Amino acid sequence: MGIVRKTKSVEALLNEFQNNSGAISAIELIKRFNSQFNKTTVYRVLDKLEDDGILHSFLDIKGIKWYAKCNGCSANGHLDTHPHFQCMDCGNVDCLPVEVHIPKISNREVFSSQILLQGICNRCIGSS
Amino acid sequence: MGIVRKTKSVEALLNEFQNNSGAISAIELIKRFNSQFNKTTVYRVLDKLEDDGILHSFLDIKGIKWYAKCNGCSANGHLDTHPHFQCMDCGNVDCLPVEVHIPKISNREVFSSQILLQGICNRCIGSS
DNA sequence: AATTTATTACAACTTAGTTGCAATAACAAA
DNA sequence: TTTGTTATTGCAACTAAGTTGTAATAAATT
Ligand SMILES: [Mn+2]
Ligand SMILES: [Mn+2]
Ligand SMILES: [Zn+2]
Ligand SMILES: [Zn+2]
Repeated sequence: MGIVRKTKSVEALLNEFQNNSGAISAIELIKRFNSQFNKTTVYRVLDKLEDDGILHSFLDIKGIKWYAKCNGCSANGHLDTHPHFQCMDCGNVDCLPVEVHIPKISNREVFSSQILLQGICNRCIGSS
Repeated sequence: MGIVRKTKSVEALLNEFQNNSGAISAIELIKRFNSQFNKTTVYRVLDKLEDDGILHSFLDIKGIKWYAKCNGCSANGHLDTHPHFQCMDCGNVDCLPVEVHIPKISNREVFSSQILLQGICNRCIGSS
């Protein structure tokens, strides 16, 4: 089940993603709202926002969970699949609005793909 | 540092990958060798085999660590990067010997990519 | 056989996330 | 506005995967 009541934690988390174009890790959100909400609440609200097709989640190279805004998804399903990029320098993570073509894989039926790219972001290239 | 001494745990783990074409999770290996080696030993030996370019590792959709044989890698570096496939039915994981082309990403320098595909493997398609 | 030191087992720890449950607060109905 | 229903929350306890420190052990060299 998704969000039913517009509680303070829901509004605060939605607002946080409104003011942020990139992805945010669950851990970072727990830190940010440390004084206002319990970590369990943060995890549970994020989970519901994902159910509703408002946020999507993925794991980074360390297995840490990140969330980012969806685009054109709903409770019926997450449609906008795309790769994610993590800067090895600053650690920031972004959604990449590009298509990656997956070739036909023999002997298997592929339903979804998780793609995580690593490298250096523009801001970190400058500050060498 | 990689492997220096051919100990029993090193031989047992190497042997396990010899007899297995797919990937094996660290957790599964710890279970298999539960009566013979401590889990710390398993983790440390796997780590060294990866340093030596004999095995490579990656995380699955749950953030669990998997290992598989390398092909043409060495202590100087892991060269054979490729996608991995996890069957949503049986949970088996394989290395996919295919090239996935990553398009140029603007404003970022991409160094590496982790690609995890999910779907149904051949054996599981049959048993519907 | 003696020596050196890489490797191991063990226990304790860390980190990220989950679960059960009583107290609280949305929000609809009266 | 007050009341009643129940979704949501905070808290504490727990789980799972992996890491760390260290004394004992066992490869491999002399
Ligand atoms: Mn995204
Ligand atoms: Mn592989
Ligand atoms: Zn950066
Ligand atoms: Zn299968």
